[in-house]
Amino acid sequence: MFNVSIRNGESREFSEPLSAYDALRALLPDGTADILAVEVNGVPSDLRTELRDDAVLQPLTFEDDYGRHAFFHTSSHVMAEAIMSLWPETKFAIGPAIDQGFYYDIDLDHALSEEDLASIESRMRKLLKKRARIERFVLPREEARQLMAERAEIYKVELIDELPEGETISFYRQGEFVDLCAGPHLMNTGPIKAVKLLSVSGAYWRGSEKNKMLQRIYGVSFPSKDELEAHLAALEEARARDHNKIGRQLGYFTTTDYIGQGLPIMLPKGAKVLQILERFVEDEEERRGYFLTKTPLLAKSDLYKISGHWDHYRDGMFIIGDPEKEAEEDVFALRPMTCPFQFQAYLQKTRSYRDLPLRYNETSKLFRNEASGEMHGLIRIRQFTISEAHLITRPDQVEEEFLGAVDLANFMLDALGFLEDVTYRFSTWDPNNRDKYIGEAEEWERVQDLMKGILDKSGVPYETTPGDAAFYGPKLDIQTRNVFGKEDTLITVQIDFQLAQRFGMYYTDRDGERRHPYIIHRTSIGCYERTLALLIEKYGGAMPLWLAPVQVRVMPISERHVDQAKAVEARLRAAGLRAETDARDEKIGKKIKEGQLEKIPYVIILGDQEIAEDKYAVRTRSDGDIGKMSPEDFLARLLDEVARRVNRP
RNA sequence: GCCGAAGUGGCUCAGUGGUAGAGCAAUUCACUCGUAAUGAAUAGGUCGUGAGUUCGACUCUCACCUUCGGCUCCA
Repeated sequence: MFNVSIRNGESREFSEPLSAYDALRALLPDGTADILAVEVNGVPSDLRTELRDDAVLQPLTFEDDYGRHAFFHTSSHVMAEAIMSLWPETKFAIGPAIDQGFYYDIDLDHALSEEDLASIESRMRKLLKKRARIERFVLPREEARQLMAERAEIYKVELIDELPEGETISFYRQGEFVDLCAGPHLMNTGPIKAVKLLSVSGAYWRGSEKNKMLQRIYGVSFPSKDELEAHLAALEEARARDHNKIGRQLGYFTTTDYIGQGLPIMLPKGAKVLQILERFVEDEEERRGYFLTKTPLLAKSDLYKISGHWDHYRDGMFIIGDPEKEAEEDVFALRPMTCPFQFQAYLQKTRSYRDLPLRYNETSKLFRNEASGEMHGLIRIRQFTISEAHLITRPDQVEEEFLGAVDLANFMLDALGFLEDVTYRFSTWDPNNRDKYIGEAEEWERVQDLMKGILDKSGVPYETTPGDAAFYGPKLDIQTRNVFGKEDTLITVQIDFQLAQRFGMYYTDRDGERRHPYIIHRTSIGCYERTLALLIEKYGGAMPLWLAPVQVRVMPISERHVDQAKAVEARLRAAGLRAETDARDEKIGKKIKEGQLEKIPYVIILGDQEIAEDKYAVRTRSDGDIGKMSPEDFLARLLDEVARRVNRP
């Protein structure tokens, strides 16, 4: 006999092993319709998990990550079944659940079109009406291999062959469709009431560009049509904030074919926001004990040979000159990173332990020759500006300096209103891919342990992703998502134990010994262009007042008020506000409409009444007409809002 | 770089083999205006670029450039 209970609920004794699903059915009189998966003693599990001993169960629904995961995963199998019935020759690769839905990678010669997605979708709806049962079964390796080989599922056979010894090889079947799969899955397809296929694109088999390109179909599904529609509306709403669209519309930046891909032109509005951010960052860094450097944008290949960029980063660099003729003439490269340049500043004289930590910051232009398909608006570009710094420290200072860099990063995120939107990622090396990195394995492990210790102490909630380290050391990456849900690194803090050795950087310690310092590479606000893109997306182009390129627009009612309007503009400018006058010979309604569409934070209407009373009639972009106020009150209000860096749109 | 989609006046878009259109914007004129578009007129395009097919190409084919989504990569 063993006892099974629901957390905070019923319990019951059982004498025979049974599935978690059957136990839930016995324990829950109201039914199990919403239950998609289950936690067994705290471990998220498939509903088919067999119970033999005492267990506490917690049902999981669409509200729970793991429950939703099972729901999406089953949805991807239904999609695969629909594809198989339409194109029986399809070979299936992998079809996982993701945070926002699911996808399946398939190998099919016919290139799928939008219409094909619609027909797959309608076939899925037919299949879903059957509410098919989903069965799980386990096979020994040879039989599993044989089953998939019979069906010519070459990718599944490859997956089976690579499963480690002793791994359970499970399959799930619904109707005619059988898939190699670790689960979890729903008990049947009944709960899936609404489905939408979103896009089709290419994806390499096993994520390697050396392999065949498959077709990846993304979809999303819900327990009700209403939820699907709400989700699609939210997606559309997010896309309406796409910086690449409204950033151009609002005149932040543009591009031209003559200059080239990934090389945006920052127009006055975009350039102004970047300048505000750069000054803000440089001032804050100075306050925190940094020394500003200005180093060259290019260097001879010699420098990059020492740093390791020549061997580990050359594909990403713009090279000037012919490497074939290097014996006769110098070869230069535009810098992809600032580190080796600032190291030359350190090397300019002998350093004492008393000089450390030494903090060099620089608003750095960098150049990276991204592959042509990589560029995206201001988020991935070939020339960008980064809030870079290198903290050169003694071993006993690494922790404090690292925490200081994280604190500065969080200060910046807070100032921009991003603190709630980011996730923290501990990017470590991949010991199975040694060629990507410089240095010895023991050093990597030692520094990663050191960094993990600091991270744990910092209280930063992080996830570890192996394989994402820089070639010279592990990183803490602070990640954001754009309006398409794509993740990018905003800020990074890295510990480097390699380059000081390569560049012969030393300090003379208290005991007279020469020792290599540690180097922390870090950004404080990340890449300015990317940060601008994320600001535009977060605020829908309505920049908070302290960042707005135009803070106030003065609108004279008619031509005879223009001189007064210009006087008001001059007064605002003298107080340090970015103001302009709309002196066009247009009706006030039109000026207001255009000011609103341009998302100008404050607008002053100036006519006979205002001039007579010495008051401003004020509109805000969020609340419209807020009535008249004295010039003094208006200035005080705006200067306070700027000083406090209020982040409302 | 790879897979798929797209490129028509400054912007948003219509135009499926007979040689290009609308709205907004621009310019000029009139109106001197009170909280989201005053009216009229004018001007502006070798239809991304280059080849090819055709009597004839914005329209069909190919290559390249650029843009969008995804993959790989990455701040």
